[in-house]
Amino acid sequence: MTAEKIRKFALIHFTQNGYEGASLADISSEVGIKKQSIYNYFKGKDELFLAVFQDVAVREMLFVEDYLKCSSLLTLENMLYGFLNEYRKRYEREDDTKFFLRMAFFPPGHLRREIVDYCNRHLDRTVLLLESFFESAASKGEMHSDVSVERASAAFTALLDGVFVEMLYGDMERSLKRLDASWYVYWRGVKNS
Amino acid sequence: MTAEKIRKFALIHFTQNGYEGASLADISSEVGIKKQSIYNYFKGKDELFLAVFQDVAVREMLFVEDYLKCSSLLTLENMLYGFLNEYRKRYEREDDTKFFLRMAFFPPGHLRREIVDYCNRHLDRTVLLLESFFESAASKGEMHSDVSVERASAAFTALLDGVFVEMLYGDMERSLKRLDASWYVYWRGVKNS
DNA sequence: CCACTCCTTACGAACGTTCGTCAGTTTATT
DNA sequence: AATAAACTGACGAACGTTCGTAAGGAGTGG
Repeated sequence: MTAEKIRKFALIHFTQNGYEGASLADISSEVGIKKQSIYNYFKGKDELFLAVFQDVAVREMLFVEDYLKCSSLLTLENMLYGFLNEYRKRYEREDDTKFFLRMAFFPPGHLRREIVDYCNRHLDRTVLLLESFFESAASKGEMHSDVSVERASAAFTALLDGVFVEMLYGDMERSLKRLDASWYVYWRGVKNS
Repeated sequence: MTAEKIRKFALIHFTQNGYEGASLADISSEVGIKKQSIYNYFKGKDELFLAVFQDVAVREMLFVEDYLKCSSLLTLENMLYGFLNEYRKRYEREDDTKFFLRMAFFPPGHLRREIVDYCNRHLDRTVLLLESFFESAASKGEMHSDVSVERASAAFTALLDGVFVEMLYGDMERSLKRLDASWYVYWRGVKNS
């Protein structure tokens, strides 16, 4: 119970202030305990951080897998556009994605390799899942034959990252506008006819 | 001279470790002085940071303005693609863009408002400059009439951010692949005929 | 029902280290 | 001699971490 609360507030503080900027004192005071008590549940700051990171990474992957599972019957157009919007909603609802992006882009120096490796595997798996959808959509003639599967999926993940980035700024109006524009142009470039 | 060296190494450390993660001791030791000597040139860490931020922001805007000035005669296609590639090269060459992105996305808490305001003005100005190019390109029939100027420029800036993000990961091979794919799909969606 | 032990969980106090910062002094340059 | 720039030394504050201990609950034996 307490361990869960620690994880929860640690996520918030790591997301907001980064690894170095988040202090165990701040985290524990939100939980309602002293910083020393954290050591009853975690060996130190690093272990707490990595536990939070692990949690987030698992949930992040689960979200992708669940969405793709539920949307396997949709057309490519509806599936991709839905994916963008579901991810956007999730981004607004949870700190997970923001945390994950922050640590993927700017990991704490002494945990860099560990985190980068994990993120690369995460990214590879996501691309793999997506590409199989593009593959089957291409065979159904939903994509223009001038656009290869690799290009379409690579451009889509880049689009997704671009949307994330815009949301990091926090300006919701602008990010919605960009999502709309990006998707409009993207689909014009990919669709058949 | 010394002040310039301090700025230079401060930029490197702030870029690599963030505001909280970069210590005056580390910065000064690279310069070859003690950390207290920094106070001969800057009132404190905040002033040093803001000076570096200011430098970077100015250079960043200058780069955009210069490129657009030199490329005003090109076709939209060549201008935009060149812009992507020049920015990518600059990103590899300098720490400026990486620093700017890091601080725009995750500013130190107590300087947040100042930085966010500055970045918003920066972004507004960039979009303004770009839109005038799209405007004139549209009137020359270089863009498809189904794609509005706002959409095309919003999608392009999102594309640019997506490329930046990919470069933050550091995997150059993957980011080149994504740049190619993003641009290919984007231009298919925007071009006339 | 009581007394005893065991285990968990929280805390106060303190650790050593690093942080940014200030004051005073020496060195070097003009 | 004067001025700027580097130094030494020290400061309080905050950091993550460790230690010993006290409070409370669970389970056991008398």
